Amino acid sequence: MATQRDVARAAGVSLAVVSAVVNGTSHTRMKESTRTRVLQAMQQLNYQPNQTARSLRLNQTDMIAMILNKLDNPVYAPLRHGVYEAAAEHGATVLLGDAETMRSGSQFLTRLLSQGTVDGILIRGEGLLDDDVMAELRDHPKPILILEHALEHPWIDVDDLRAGEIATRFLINLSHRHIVFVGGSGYLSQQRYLGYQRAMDAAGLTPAPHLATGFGEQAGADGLRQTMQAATAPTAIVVNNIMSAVGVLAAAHDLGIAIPDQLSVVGIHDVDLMRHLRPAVTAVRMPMYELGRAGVEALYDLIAGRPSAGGVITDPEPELVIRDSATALTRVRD
Amino acid sequence: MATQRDVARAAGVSLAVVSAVVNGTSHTRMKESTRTRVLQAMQQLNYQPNQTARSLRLNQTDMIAMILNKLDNPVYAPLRHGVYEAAAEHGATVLLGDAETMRSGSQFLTRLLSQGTVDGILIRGEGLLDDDVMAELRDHPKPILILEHALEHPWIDVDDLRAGEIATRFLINLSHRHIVFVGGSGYLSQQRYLGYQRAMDAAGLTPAPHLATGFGEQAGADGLRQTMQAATAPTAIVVNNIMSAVGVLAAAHDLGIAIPDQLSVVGIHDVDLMRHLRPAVTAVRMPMYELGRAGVEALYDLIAGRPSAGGVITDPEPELVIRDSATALTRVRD
DNA sequence: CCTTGTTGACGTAACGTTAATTCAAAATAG
DNA sequence: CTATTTTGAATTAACGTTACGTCAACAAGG
Repeated sequence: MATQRDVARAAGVSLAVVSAVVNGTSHTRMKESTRTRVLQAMQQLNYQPNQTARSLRLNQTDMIAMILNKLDNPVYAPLRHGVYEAAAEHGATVLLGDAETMRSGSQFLTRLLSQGTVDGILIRGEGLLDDDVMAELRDHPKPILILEHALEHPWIDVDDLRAGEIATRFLINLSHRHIVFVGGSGYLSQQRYLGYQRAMDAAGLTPAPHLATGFGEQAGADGLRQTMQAATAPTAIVVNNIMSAVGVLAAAHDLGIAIPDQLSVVGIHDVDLMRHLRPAVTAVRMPMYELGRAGVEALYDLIAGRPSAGGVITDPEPELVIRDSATALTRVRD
Repeated sequence: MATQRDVARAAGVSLAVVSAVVNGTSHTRMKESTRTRVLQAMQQLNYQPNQTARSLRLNQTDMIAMILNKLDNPVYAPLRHGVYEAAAEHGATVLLGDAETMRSGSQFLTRLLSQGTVDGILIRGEGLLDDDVMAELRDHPKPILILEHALEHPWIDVDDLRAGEIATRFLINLSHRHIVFVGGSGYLSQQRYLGYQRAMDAAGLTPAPHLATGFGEQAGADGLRQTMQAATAPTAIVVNNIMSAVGVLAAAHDLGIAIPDQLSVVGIHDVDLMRHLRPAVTAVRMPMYELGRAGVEALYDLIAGRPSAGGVITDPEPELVIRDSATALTRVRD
């Protein structure tokens, strides 16, 4: 392929001029006529800049990495969109990695650790990145931003506590008194549970212990089964993770529990799929798209050495999306 | 950060030796003692190779791009896994792009088109990449492999026709006579419909016209509603795309149609979610993981200038995953 | 003893860019 | 008409690697 040297030769100018035309540099000035001559030569030779040479020279790759603990989780789709969009606005491309492929010594990690791969790193891992990996990343020369609560790095996250509170308060307002919180594990889920607790306390209700059955569909099914074995069955549940709601629906169906008539369900996080389930699932939408955008902005602040905004995003707030899986309690059961 | 030069200075050797140690080059030989001395210096200085400089020198980035028309589609999850895994085995990292962000002039495309970004490109677009973009990609210096049927590029794909046939034959074997094919659009869906046709013909049944309502949940719901408006309602349907099955289930629920008792449903493609729906959806699993791996291998054949395997993957075959959404027809309805 | 081969390393020219420096010619000022 | 500034461009030194070519020192073979 043609290089700047070829273009320079074809246009009868020096390398410097071609570079100036490509980058619009003001330092090297030129007549408009030479500029168009260079432009023509570029077109004729189908010149494409060499990104690698550029990166080497500038010590900047215009690429950022985003590592997710579970790329497949549909909850991350809007996060990814936000990140891709904001990155593009910064002229950058996103290198997407799954935490699963980030074991110590893995291809992806080795790549990240080497110099000149990315300008910065975004991580959302829910603690899935083991200490070895974090230690290796610690003395990475480029900035790292964590998209969840973190101790040793700059971080930014959505308001999980608030989400738990919103979901719970909604159920309380529907006259439910016996509400349980099901699913999840780790800091993030604890926050949501804390929000649940807070709402329960505020209403003078006693919160049930956290049934931390984990993530995914099965976790929801397991959680519901455990819950229903208790002496007094709840009339409503807050599901820690939206995908677990699918499992809750399935288990309820298998146990012959009618939703929402016998049991109201509210999930935290929202995905398009929930609209299409029967019953359609009421959920608390988290501003994941906004988190993605804010994350990229904060990362570029770090890259530029500017002070970077961090902490919990309180605006926009988590937003209740009311569908059919939760209904007002008419008949008190205990 | 430390460079090879720093390491060389620290170890009291030349640059060439350090490079040889890093790459295990045989041309430049050295005593074991100097090798370990260099290794120690590398460790002490926390030397990390500069990927950019390496890429420039070798004209090879150890990175491949994969462009999907809808990154969010869970059907692509195993494809992505296959690609990531096989790429890692080739020492490469994957740059994931969504066809949505691949409009002409977009950040991602510009990046791809410039030299020295990737060693090769994998595309699965279902025709979503417009002609402009394809034209721009056409004279890309690096190999491009299409992960579906293509005319102007090397391609490789799963056996969609066979999948349609398998789904339909299964329903026929369950004594269904009145079977319709719903959803999809484009070449790929036509192939599946063709398989449906073939199975119907083989059984002496008359195939219904293709209700090409598109992809996604809504497409399934729309398809079912249209189908049910017909004079003689079918007893079974083949759903072109698995996510549309979710919509079919929802619409059936809304219309008061019991699945599988009144209507049997088989979807093409399989995702984990289907196990967790009620009824759990019977589906034809496509070897997407294998397609991902095969795609990467074929791409690396192209990169190496070797002859590359292409065409339809017939081994493994699409595989029927029997769950609860299809059942034998006991009572003939028309 | 000289020749040839082997070991262990060093020097250096690229790869394609960018940006600082330099410089001739033209334009303007005095 | 000379002195100074501005314009328009050319030269060149990096950026960090890799791989080719070279070469001294030493060993082995005749």
